[in-house]
Amino acid sequence: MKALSSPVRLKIVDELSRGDRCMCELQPMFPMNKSTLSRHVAALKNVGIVSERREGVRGYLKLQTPCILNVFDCTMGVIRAEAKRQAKLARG
Amino acid sequence: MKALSSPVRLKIVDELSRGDRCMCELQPMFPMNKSTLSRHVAALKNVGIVSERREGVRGYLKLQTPCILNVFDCTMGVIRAEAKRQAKLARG
DNA sequence: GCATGGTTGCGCAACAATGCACTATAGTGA
DNA sequence: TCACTATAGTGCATTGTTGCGCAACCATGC
Repeated sequence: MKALSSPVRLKIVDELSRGDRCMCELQPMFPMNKSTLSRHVAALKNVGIVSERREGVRGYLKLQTPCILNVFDCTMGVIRAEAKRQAKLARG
Repeated sequence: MKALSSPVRLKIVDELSRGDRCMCELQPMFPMNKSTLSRHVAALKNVGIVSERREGVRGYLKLQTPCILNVFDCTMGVIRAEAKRQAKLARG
């Protein structure tokens, strides 16, 4: 769960849910040093959420756990419910 | 997700999945200062994962999002897969 | 050797967790 | 009404953890 607790890593997972990517493809999408991005990816690899397959000089990342996407659904549900609750509170 | 990134909060959610609890019931289960526990619970309330219903002097906590339990299932799957992978690595 | 793709060591700043002391509120009973 | 207790939340200081960039490094292929 800790590995999914950062917006950056969530965005990486989201991106990988649309297909495999190499670091070099991810780098333009993230406005940060490549070392930082590398560490975020490493965090996801460490816990087994993504895997890597080398193709020559590049390493392609693959989302290893499709059920993560259900987690996103649940999260969105929580966010929507909370937004509704806040709106109700604001109305009084 | 951040709210679920702490072992303590995961344990709280797990406990609430078995029924509503008040802080005073949770306190004996957690070897920490009550203020710390209170803050963990507050974090879960803030994001709408748990709700509170007051009964006199006590506040009963309720798990607001059953889909969180699916998240646990997914997580366990990842953990099992990772354990298997590690075992395979160890065998060589 | 050299370019490309990716990782690691290090130090700093920001953030999160914790315990202690204190406060706030609801209920209880003289 | 006024203490008194039980339950829960806050302010603050300390400590531990995380995210980050920089620079150096490792690995692959030409």
